[in-house]
Amino acid sequence: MASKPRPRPRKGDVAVDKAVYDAIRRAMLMGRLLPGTKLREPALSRVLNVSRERVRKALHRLVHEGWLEAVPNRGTFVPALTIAEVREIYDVRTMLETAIVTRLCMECRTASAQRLRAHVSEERQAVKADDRGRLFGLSGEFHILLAELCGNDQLSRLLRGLLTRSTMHFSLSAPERFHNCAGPHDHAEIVKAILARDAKKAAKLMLDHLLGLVEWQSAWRPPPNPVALEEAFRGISANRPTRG
Amino acid sequence: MASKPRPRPRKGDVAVDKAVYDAIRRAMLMGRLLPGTKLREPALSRVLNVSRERVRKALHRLVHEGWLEAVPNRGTFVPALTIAEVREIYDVRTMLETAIVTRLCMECRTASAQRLRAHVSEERQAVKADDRGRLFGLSGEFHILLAELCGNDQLSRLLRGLLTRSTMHFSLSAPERFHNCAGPHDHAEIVKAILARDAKKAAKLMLDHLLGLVEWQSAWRPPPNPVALEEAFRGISANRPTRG
DNA sequence: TCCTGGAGGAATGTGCACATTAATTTACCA
DNA sequence: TGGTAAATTAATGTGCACATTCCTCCAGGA
Repeated sequence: MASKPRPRPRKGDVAVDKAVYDAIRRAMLMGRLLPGTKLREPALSRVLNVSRERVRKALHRLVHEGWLEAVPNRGTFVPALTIAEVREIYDVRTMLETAIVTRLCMECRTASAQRLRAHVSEERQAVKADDRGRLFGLSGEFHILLAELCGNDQLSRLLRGLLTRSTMHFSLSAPERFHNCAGPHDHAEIVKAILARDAKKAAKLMLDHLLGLVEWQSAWRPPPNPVALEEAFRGISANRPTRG
Repeated sequence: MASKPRPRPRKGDVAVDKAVYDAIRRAMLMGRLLPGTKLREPALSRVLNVSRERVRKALHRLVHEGWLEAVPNRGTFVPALTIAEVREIYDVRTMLETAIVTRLCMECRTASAQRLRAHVSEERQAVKADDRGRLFGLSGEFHILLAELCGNDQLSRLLRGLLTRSTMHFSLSAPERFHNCAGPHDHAEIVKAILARDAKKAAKLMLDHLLGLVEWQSAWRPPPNPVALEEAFRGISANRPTRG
């Protein structure tokens, strides 16, 4: 689809920026960059094969979005979120997401019900197939889906940011441990409560679900081993297969 | 010390950046920049007497924070939020702030009660003195105060962003109209409910308060008159008396 | 008179070179 | 031998110049 209907054929600028941004983000999500790692601009420029200014711009954006931390005249680092900060983020998520499920109980259309059922079904299939990577992605998208069903773009964007930040510090090298999470079961229960229009039960289930997640994450502590940037970005390129 | 007024800045880098950022933000808050205004980098560089790169950095930061909108290869503009977007932002605020007052009813310490009473008292004094500028600031700070009393930094920062974005599009040239707002009275009622530990009433009062605000704002429409940048930044300098 | 196409100019975006700052190593002295 | 200070090196930050893109204005034709 979309062979090349773009009116501006000579514009790979913003695409390159996004590619660099995505490359660094992917490295973090894949657990290649552990907390405390320093992201040197020349090294990234060399590894990703782009100019240093592009790297700088991507780093600044990532810093602003909370993925990285910058110290003036010192450099940019992968943040080491404390347990307290993770709890705070989950606390905000609890406020928003209990309100979300409550609202969905009030005004749940048939199309929304369809999408919720489909998502639960997908998660169930992923569990059966023991596809942990897919299950990891689906578990996050479930919370995004709930926000999107409210039809509020601001809410969706806000929750998306909270979700990435709350799962970042542990999702890094933990995907392989994801098999024991009670996520899919909890999600199915929440959907059942929403479809039954039981607002109180849905809110309580969401509260317990998030409390369980934060407790589980708090118990896990990332190893403090530094990693060389060249190895961290092995197989990750900014000039990835051209895709809009 | 750096007491060199020469056009060759030596060491106040981050301070200069913040000054430029604050200057643009102040111009917006003062209503000098109406929605749709284009912020040209050369003009800002000349008016604020700083290099264009500094202006670019400040603009990028303001864009990331939602104060401005950027169109690639086109420029940076003061956003014209639609009524629907304002309603969405207030919807998210409702979710968060009803949860906030509910929580404050649960765990309200004496120190918190003290600060709440003091704030209400300040607002009352501002009303008596007919100090609309001060009242405008206090009205916003009330909601920030509630978030801060929860002791959650993430929550405070998030709500601060939502508040600036929700009040931006109208606060610009409307401070002089602020006399008829029911804000102070609503705030006092909310505080009374919190101190009485009446969670349901506090949440309901907050809900009605925010609904009233969004209705009041939706009825008002900013005039679409463009303004010259030189006039907008009259009296606003980036080399302000150094103060963090 | 209105529409269209092209040329001129201004604004945005980017690479590059240099200044400044922090970290590391080395040399010197107690 | 250990500690301190200076020097070297590498990384960050910034100003500058140029390339690219977009807007505007004007001329020509239907």
